[in-house]
Amino acid sequence: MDWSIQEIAKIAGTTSRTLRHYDDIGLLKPSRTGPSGYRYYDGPALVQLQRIILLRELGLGLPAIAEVLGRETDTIKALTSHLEWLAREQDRLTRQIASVRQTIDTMKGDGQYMAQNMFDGFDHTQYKDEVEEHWGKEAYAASDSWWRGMSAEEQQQWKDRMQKLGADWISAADSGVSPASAEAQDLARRHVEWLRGIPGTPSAVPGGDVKGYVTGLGEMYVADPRFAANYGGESGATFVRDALRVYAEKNL
Amino acid sequence: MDWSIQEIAKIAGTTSRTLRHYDDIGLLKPSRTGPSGYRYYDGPALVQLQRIILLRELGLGLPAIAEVLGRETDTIKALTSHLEWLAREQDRLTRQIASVRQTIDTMKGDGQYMAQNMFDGFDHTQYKDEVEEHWGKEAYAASDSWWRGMSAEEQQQWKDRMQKLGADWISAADSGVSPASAEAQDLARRHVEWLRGIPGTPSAVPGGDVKGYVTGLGEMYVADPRFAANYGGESGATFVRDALRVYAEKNL
DNA sequence: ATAGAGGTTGACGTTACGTCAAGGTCAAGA
DNA sequence: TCTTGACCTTGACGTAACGTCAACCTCTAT
Repeated sequence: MDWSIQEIAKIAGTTSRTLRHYDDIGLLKPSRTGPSGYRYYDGPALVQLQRIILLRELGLGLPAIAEVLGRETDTIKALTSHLEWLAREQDRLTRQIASVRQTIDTMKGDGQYMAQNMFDGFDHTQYKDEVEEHWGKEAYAASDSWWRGMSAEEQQQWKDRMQKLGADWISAADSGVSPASAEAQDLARRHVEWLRGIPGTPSAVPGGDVKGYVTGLGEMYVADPRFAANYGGESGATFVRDALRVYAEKNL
Repeated sequence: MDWSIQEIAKIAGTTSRTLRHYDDIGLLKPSRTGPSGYRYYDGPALVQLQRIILLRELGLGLPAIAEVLGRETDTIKALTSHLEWLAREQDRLTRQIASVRQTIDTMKGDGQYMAQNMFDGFDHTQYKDEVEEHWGKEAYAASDSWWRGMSAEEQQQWKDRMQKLGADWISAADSGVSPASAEAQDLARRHVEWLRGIPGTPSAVPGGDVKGYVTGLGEMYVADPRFAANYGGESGATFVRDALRVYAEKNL
């Protein structure tokens, strides 16, 4: 007694296409094949199929299932390592959700965001990976220990200075002057001086590529809304970038 | 002043292949193309690229990013709906992790598992979706309200009865008798009677396909380790299935 | 015999690129 | 000027697990 492909598909709650796929990759062969090529499945095949479906619902990949079915791997081992993978995925998702929320808040113009961040718009712990990737691990470690080494008051002073600079940039951009104007260039000078105060960055080490660093940073201000928010949005960030570029070409 | 494909790739922290891909799908065209077909990118292109990369890191798909860049969709809207998707994914992962943990515990032979479960090896709330899919929504609703309607004592009695049945099956299987033997057939009779006590199942309604239900259930016992655990593992479950099949053929 | 349900083997589509492969192009030194 | 090595180009396949036609054959009941 056996069933046609659609019959077991219904019994097991799957589709005939899936059965053919499993046949193609050798995961589950029909117990019998008719002279016309029709596939037929019997009881033991149904059991295997249900086992496969159960493991699939748990998220295991077909190769892993094949190993389990082939007795090459213990089911418990397979599920345990799968569980680790799931946990990592969950962790990644959680981080990503936090990042997306942050970005949305920033773009909504949440005023608190700026006050809560430092290190040129970034909270180190939040954006550790990002900072490391862009400026190197040493840069992150250096600026991190520098930041932690400051007292709360010093940190507050630093934040205030940053806010002041941001506010001045915004008003300069709003006033309609050119990025090459004396006012803007003075702000650029202040900005670079300020950057020199952050250890680990090229602007703080002798012989560092200050020019490249500053212009690159300008591009980043424009591209990343989280930075741009510190300078009044994209238009403001564009102004800052242009002013920095002019300044870097002339003086660095 | 512009950069070659590898240069911006490095600046932005991506690969030239990615750049070509973005060109192919029209997401980011080079600002200039040399007579030899070489791609060159300028400042604005770099800004766009960095924006793309930022959104990609947040998990947005390329079509969604294209919409945002094409001003067809608000970035905040795109991120908000993306956030919903992320939340659903996280939820799914959480459920899957719980299922995998359960399965592992069961297969490790955790004795508590059986005692904590009911409804023929299933905890309804845990396996709501599974039960609904296999036996229908009405079946779940009916048995759920039936179970909730019982007092704690009645629930305990039910569990005890189930445990007794499971234990008897295991000892019968261990004794080496045939599934068609009188002992096994008597257990099968008890099993079916017991099933008739669960409302909403085909075995409880007049005219229900009791035979199909019972044999199908037998297959499930073998295929699903969470069920099989109630009958001493796969070999025990196989014995139960065979006995039930014989019984169903003869009497249902 | 015939219709209609059901089965078979391709083969493309999906996501965002990684990874060859085969063959032009560019910049710099001999 | 020629050569060489680094860099660029356009295909095209692979990835996970099937969904979805398309073109054509088979089974079953009337």
